[in-house]
Amino acid sequence: MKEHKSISIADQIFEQLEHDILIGKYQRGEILTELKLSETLGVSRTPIREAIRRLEQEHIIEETSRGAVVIGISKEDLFDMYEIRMHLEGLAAARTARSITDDGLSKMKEVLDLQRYYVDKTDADNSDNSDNIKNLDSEFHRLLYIFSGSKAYYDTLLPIHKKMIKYRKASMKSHSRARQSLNEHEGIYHALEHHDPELAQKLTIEHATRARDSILEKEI
Amino acid sequence: MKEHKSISIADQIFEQLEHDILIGKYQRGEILTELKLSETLGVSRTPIREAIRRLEQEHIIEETSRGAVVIGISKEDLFDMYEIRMHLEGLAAARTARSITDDGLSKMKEVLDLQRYYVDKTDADNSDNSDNIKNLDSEFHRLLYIFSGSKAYYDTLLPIHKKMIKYRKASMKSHSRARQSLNEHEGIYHALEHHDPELAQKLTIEHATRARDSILEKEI
DNA sequence: ATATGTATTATTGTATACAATTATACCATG
DNA sequence: CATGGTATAATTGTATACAATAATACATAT
Repeated sequence: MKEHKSISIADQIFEQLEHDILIGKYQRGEILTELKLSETLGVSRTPIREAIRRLEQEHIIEETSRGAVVIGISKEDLFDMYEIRMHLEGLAAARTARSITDDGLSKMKEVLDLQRYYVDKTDADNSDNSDNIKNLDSEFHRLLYIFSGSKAYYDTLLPIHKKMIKYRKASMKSHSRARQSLNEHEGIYHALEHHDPELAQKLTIEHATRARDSILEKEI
Repeated sequence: MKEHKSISIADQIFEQLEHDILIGKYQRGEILTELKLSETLGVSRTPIREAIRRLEQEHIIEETSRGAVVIGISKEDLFDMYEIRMHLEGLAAARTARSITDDGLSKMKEVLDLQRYYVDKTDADNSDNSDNIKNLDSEFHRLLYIFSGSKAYYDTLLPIHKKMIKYRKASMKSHSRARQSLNEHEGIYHALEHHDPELAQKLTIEHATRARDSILEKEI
């Protein structure tokens, strides 16, 4: 599914730290020191420093003389990020509807089918598939950005989407929202399939709006 | 003017490389190897690697097994980035108009006055102040983003604005455009001063639109 | 000639040693 | 008790050595 080029330790650490910060395992204000991470993770400081530089560049940590301070994502950030998505993601979807290939469509379909599988499974046996559903949800959006064919939209939207993970995770715990989200994705997919930019745009904006409202009513 | 915390060699190298890539000194496809940079810049590989990690995170270079390949910013990217700015920057300006303080206003005024100084100087003695003007132009936008009070808008818009440098630089070589741009900035500033979100938004969108058109007609 | 295997080289990846800086604790002094 | 200064410790910053990997060149066999 992904390119396979022997992911380095530094990259692994970056992804792990990024994930842990974005899901809130490390709280805002917490200080990460290189030595401590080095001991905890069992690697030298070099790859850790490189990971930290990248996190710093993403503005989710901040360097100080006493270590790297976790910034994380606040609810105000979340609100603003939804506003931004509501203004951009529809445009990206319209582009995707124009330019997506059959190959792209089948990749998105695959993700949707899996997402459908897990949602139905939860309906059937009441098991908790929220983590899988959340990841597939992310992947759907990532593909939507990629197949827009625009590096600028991809580079702008993906980081925003990634930074929402903590809140989307919470949102997906509500299975009714998970099911609704999937339905919306399927609607967007059909618009893409019919290469209907206006519809894709409209549905995507609605999707972002509902996602925001669903989170906001939860997070008061 | 800026926080002074003994900027490290790694940071300096990052800024220099970022600048050199974004102004096109390193062309798309060019390969930067750590050893070569290390010899050229007279430092060890460690700070260079850290700079490269950050550039990689910005998606302006790409790591391969043969070195870091320069990606840079294409004209298609530029077009998309303007589209994004046209949809977001007005919203940011409206927020700034709502929340900016007198202190923030005076900081922006200072930048505008300097920009006015250089524009008038060029009018008077025909000297080339385009680099100064371009930098002040950037600083105006940076302050506009900062005083929006939104980390999300800042983090989204600033990288986009930075990545346009090569093209804005070319645009500012036309003194009539430089003068017009300044006039537009002053208009936006007055809207901020009067805490008029609607006007600030409208003028900012117009500003982005004109900037785009000015560049596009040049770059055919 | 083409393909294949192997040695060589170029390059990145990681660990470690040391330097520089900053924060902290503690003591002395008024 | 407050203040300042000095030693100590904690932490980051940089250089360097070595390991791992990937690319290249070249020779050999078919």
